[in-house]
Amino acid sequence: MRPKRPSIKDIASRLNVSVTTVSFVLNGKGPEMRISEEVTQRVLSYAKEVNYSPNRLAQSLRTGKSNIIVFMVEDISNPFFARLARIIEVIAYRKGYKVIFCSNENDDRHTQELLQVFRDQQVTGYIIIPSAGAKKQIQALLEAGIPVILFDRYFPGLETNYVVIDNENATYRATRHLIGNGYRDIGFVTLDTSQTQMLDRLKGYKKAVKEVRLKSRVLKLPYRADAPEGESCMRGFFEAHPELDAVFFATNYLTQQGLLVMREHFPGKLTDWGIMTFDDTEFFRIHTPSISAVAQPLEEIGHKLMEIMLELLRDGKETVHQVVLKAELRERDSSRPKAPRGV
Amino acid sequence: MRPKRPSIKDIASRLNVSVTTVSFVLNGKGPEMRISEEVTQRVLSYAKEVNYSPNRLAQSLRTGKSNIIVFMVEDISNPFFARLARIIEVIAYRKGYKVIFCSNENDDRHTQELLQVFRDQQVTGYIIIPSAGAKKQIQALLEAGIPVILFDRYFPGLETNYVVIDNENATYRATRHLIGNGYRDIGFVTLDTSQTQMLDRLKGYKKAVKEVRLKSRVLKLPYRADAPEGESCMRGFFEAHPELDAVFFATNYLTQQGLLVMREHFPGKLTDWGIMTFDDTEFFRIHTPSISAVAQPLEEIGHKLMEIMLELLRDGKETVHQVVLKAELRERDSSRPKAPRGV
DNA sequence: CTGAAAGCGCTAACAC
DNA sequence: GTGTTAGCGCTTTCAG
Repeated sequence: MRPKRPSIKDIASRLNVSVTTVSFVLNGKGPEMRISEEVTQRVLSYAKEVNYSPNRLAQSLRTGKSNIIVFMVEDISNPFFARLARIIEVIAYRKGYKVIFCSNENDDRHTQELLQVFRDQQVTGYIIIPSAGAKKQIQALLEAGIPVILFDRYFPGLETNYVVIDNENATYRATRHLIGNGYRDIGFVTLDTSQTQMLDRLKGYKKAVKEVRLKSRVLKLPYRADAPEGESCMRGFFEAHPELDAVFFATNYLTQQGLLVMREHFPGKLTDWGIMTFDDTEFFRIHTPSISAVAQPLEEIGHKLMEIMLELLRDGKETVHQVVLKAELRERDSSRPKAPRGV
Repeated sequence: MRPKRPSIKDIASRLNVSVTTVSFVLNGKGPEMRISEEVTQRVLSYAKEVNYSPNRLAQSLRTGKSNIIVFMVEDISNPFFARLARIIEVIAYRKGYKVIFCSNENDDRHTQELLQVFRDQQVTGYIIIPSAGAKKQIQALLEAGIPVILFDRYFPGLETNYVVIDNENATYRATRHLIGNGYRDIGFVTLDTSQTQMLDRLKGYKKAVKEVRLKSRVLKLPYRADAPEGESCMRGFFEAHPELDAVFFATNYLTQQGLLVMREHFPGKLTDWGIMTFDDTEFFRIHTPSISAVAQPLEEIGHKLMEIMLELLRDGKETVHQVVLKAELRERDSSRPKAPRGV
């Protein structure tokens, strides 16, 4: 490593051939360019001998492509995103792409700044959970002909590739499951936002309770609330609705907050209530009681995302891929039928 | 974005100055090079007008520096690493660096391959949790004069920068805490590995139990065991040692596995036993019972890592930084004194 | 004070 | 079949 890494030029001069020849051989264009078998072999073996590996920067500078895929989520420390990141990473590396992860904190300005940075890096493709107001930036990328895939949510008016799950139906089914197990007053805790995935979840819940003529009780937490604030809101909600016998949290971190609130202020409800969460984590499986969850098919999402990305990179954007996957309901202790309370 | 981005050349020709002048001005070397105030202003304002931003690739190619920092951990989906990643990311971006995360799966070959890829990218600096046999590769980086900081563990013989915590003392104190609360038969569940951090944790445990003449009962799980295997080992261990009244898990994922095993096969022990874990997560706080944990100071580790990294990037490696931070014991329900069992 | 020019390592059109 | 050469966009030495 000390003696500076060999370049194509070094190889060429050492072998008394031109850089072109070397470049062609190394890029597998030997046959195409009808480089003699003998030269090809010499180049190849010498390259291996000196452990040649191309300078990707120079390559990228020249070709305008960096083979870097950006994976932008709200917060990489959310286990849901972290696990997905891992899946994507594995596939991408196998295909010779690198992945840069980053968190946009669901903030438009932050998204904007990050995209700016990446533009400078000639990033090859983007997989993005867009913040609410990022539509314009996404559009800019699309117009520049750069592969973009949204996931988790999308912009209804925008013709882009995306991979999402059927939030409405999944929530609907989970709510019906609660109802089927005897719960009659189901609270729904969500965020006050207009993002598609959250709206759809709310819709699914409402549809289910309406169908069986139950009351809908929704708590919309202020969107950018910090944890303590969210917790006191929930506490107020639970106190104001002593009639509740179940609660459905619309995201995994809401559930975490909610469980904490219940544990501290309403310990009895932890076992009395039906509890359902959206987005499964190891945590919910081990919790006592174990928490029933709507689980997004992480592996499938990751594979689908990369499948589309690779196709886009290969063929350019011929067709728009809009994929809606099904989520899985994982029934656990927290939603089993409880002893009747005489409702 | 459509009309190709402006380059220095474009600016120069538009303003009838040379690229050199523009480059100097844009890099803040105007004063140093005594570029006239007037030209400086013209360049600056025009650059802003066309929203100029340098092509980082070209810059990197020229300078040999990419401003990319690699953050390599065992598994980015481990919440401990994910949260740390987040902290590092924030600091790095603020300083104009990008961060590439990746997971080496604690595997030497994988580490090797990744480092190879990054070498091609002229990565500026590395923050690494090394896999057991990565000493040679780390050494190669050091010899090439590339900033490297290890964390979580280190190689005893190798003079490198690292940030770790005082594993032995932390484990010692946590074990003493259990003992102080009346537990007398404390099992220690760890991995069969020679990595420093795990050895130190074991040492701390042994020191504590020896001091008060208790028996040491250690389960070393096969290093690369998959989850089911680990679980059955633990189950066997618990069954073979009915005298245990507490258990100390040496990593967060061992704890997760352990809790699952207890929940399924020894539900009573979940509340009867004292439980202690290494590495805190949200999860342990919310679990019932809440799990006492030795918490690594994530913020501090992240800041320290970046502080050292920035210094290395600025000054080159003048001194070697070896930082040992203190961990915090978070006492929760799982380690409170239990009703006496008549030991 | 400013400009010309070399060159980072690679690709690819073009020439022989 | 193979070589020459012109850049990609930028930094920096050297000359004025």
